[in-house]
Amino acid sequence: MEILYKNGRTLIKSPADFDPDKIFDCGQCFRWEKTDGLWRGVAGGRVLTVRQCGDDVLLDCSQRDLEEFWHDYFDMGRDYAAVREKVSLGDYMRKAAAFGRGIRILRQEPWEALCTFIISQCSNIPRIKGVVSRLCGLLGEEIEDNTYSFPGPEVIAPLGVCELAPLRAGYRAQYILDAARAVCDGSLDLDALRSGGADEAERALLTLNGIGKKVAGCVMLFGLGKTEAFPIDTWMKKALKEHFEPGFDPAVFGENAGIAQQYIFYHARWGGGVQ
DNA sequence: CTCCAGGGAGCTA
DNA sequence: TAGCTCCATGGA
Repeated sequence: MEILYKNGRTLIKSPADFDPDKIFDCGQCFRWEKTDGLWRGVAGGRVLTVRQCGDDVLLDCSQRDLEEFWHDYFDMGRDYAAVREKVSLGDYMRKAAAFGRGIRILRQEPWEALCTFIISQCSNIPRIKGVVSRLCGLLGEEIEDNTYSFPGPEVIAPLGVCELAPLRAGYRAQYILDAARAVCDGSLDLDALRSGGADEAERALLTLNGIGKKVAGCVMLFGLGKTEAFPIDTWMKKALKEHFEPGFDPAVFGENAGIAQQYIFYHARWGGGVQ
């Protein structure tokens, strides 16, 4: 990936695997918004804008910011062309990987991934974004005009469900509180889970009230860097039934199972000419 | 009005 | 294990 720096900005030259529309709109994150062709988002308490310029991608961050934070966030150390090749097992996977070319798995903060995917359960993207936006506006810190950081678990843990009512998160409010308290009292050590094994991470996440295999899988994949995680939701069930043998084991994708999952999801969600 | 949405828990058989 | 039902909210 060829990267140039000038005037405090970062230019990625003709990347084959960095498509902002796909990265931010493939359902893995809920805090990036596009206005007038410009993606704007918050991560790690920082604001970034991302723009597609012809074949290039322009980030409004310095070389220092990129190397300190965004390089890791965008998983820029991974060769996605090689991943696409490896997961292209059979005609369907080759098609799905080609269709999803440009997707990258964002390495989001563990707590934010945990919290947002609790909110995501049995909901839809616009509504999830609404709840998350209200959560940040209510409890986050204002880092720029009308732009808020994601509130840490220590801010949420002392509250009660009534104080989360403005989020209109429904029955998920209690799950958020339980998770925040587990992180704060040390019974759930997200940093340890990030550096530990996938099985151990899943076991720990499943002990939380309101967290099942699907949400745990998303937290592992999007927040804990476990690219072997393969979360299965309704779209994935549909795709698996349609394009794979019964009893298919995603473990054949190995450490790339999560990325394969994202290609499948993206194709199932947007590839069939549906909406 | 009904139905369902990137689920999960608890119950039943 | 598989199949229900309810959970709170909002959009179609």
